[in-house]
Amino acid sequence: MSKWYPKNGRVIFHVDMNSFYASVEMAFDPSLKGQPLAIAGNPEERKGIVVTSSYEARKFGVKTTMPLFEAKRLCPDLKVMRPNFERYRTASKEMFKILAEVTDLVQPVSIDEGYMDITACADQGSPPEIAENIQKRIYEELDLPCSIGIAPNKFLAKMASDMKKPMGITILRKRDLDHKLWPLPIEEMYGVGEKTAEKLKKIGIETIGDLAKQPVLDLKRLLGINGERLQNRANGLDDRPVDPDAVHEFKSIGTSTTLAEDTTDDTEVRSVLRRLAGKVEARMKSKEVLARHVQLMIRYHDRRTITRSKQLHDYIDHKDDLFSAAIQLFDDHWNQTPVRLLGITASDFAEKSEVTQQLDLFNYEQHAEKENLYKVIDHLTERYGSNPFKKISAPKDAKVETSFQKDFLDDYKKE
DNA sequence: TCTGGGGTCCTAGGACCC
DNA sequence: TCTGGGGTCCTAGGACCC
Repeated sequence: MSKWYPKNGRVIFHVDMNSFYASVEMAFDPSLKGQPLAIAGNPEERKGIVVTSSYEARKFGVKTTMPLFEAKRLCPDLKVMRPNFERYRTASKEMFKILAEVTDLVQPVSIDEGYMDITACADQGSPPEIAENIQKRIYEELDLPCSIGIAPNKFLAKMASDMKKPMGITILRKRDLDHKLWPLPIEEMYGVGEKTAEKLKKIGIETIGDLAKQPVLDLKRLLGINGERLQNRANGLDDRPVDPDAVHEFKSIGTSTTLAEDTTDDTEVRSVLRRLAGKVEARMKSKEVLARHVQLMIRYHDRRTITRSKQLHDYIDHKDDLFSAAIQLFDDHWNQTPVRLLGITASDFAEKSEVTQQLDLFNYEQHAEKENLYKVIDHLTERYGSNPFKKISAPKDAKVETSFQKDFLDDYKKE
C-alpha cells in the first residue's frame, strides 16, 4: 500500500472514453460493432467533417476533422451517422456516476473525459486495481471502452491515458519519464499544437525530452510564460488540483452555425441571429445566469474570422436583448462581403438569484435614499444656510435622479 | 464542390486613473 | 515645459483542446 500511496504525493487518474460518439452508437445498436463507422455532420450543409470514427475506420486512415468525402475515399465502406448529442450526454452522465462512486474528487473536463484524485482511496485497493474496476464497470454496464492513465499529476495522467488505446491502463511514474514520455515527438505533448510544435522544431526541439532539457530562457523568449510551463510539464511537474467544482464555474455560453450557403442577405442574417440568440437564452436560463458581455463572431467567405464584443450596462438573459446586442455589433462591423458563419457568445455572468437580490436591494436603497433625502437636505441647509441642490430639486429622469442622489449621499457621507 | 461547434486561457494595445 | 510607471478595464485575436 505505501508503495502506491506516498505521503507527499498524489495519485491521479485520467479517464478517457475511446472513440466516444462511435462507441455510444455501437452500444445503442450492436449491429454496428466491428464496422468502420464515422460520426459526421451533413455535407449538404457544409458540415461534412468527421467528428469521431471507430477504430475500424481509423485503420483506413480516417481521422477527426477530416472532410467526409476524403474519409469515404480512404474507406469506401464507411458507415456514416449524424451525431445524437442527447444520447452522448446520457451516456456521459452514466459514466461519471460510476466515477463518482469511487471518489467525490472527480473533475469532468469534457463530455468523454475526466480526472480523479484517488489519493485517499487506499481502502478500495491499489490504483491499478481501482482503475481495472472502473474500466470493467464502464465496459460491462454501459458497453463502452475507456483508457485510464495513472500518474502523480494531471498532465502525466493525461499523457498516460493516451499511451494505450482502446481499453488501456497505463501507469506513468516520475521514474518512467525518460523512457516513456521523453522519446515522444513534441507534437504529441498535450498543450503543444501545430503552431507551437513548428516554433519548437525551429530551435531543434523534436521530442518531449528535448523540451525538458532546453535552457528555460530560450523557451520563454519563444513562447512567453507558456514556454516555462510546458517545460515543467515535460519534466513531470504539474501541481494543478483536481477540482470537482470547476465544471460549475463556466465562463461563457456560445453557439455558432455555418450557413448552408454564404450570404449577404440582411434578412437571412437577422433570422439566423435570432435563432442563435434563442439558443443562448435557453442555455443561460437552464443555468440560471445573466450575462453582461455579448460577443458576435463572423466568418467570411475566405474563412477569415472576426469577433466583436461589447460590455453592457445591465445583466441580461432575454433573447431579444441578446439579439439586439448581436445585430448592433453586426451592423457596426460587417464588411458587406459574404458571410459563412455566425455565432453569439454570452459571458461575464452573474447568478440570476444574486442579480435579482441586488436589484431588490437597489430598489430598497433608492427608496431609503428618498426617505433620507429630506434629512440630508436639512443637514446641508443647516450647515450651509441654504439647500445647495435647490436648482435641481425636481429631476424628471429617473436615472438622473438616481445618480444625483448617489453623488449627493456620497458627499454627505464624507462629511 | 475542404476544413464543425463547444469551450478555455493568454497576449497585447489603448483608455483611464493615481 | 513636454511627459514616469503601475494597475485595471475593455476589446480583439490567437493557440489549443475535445
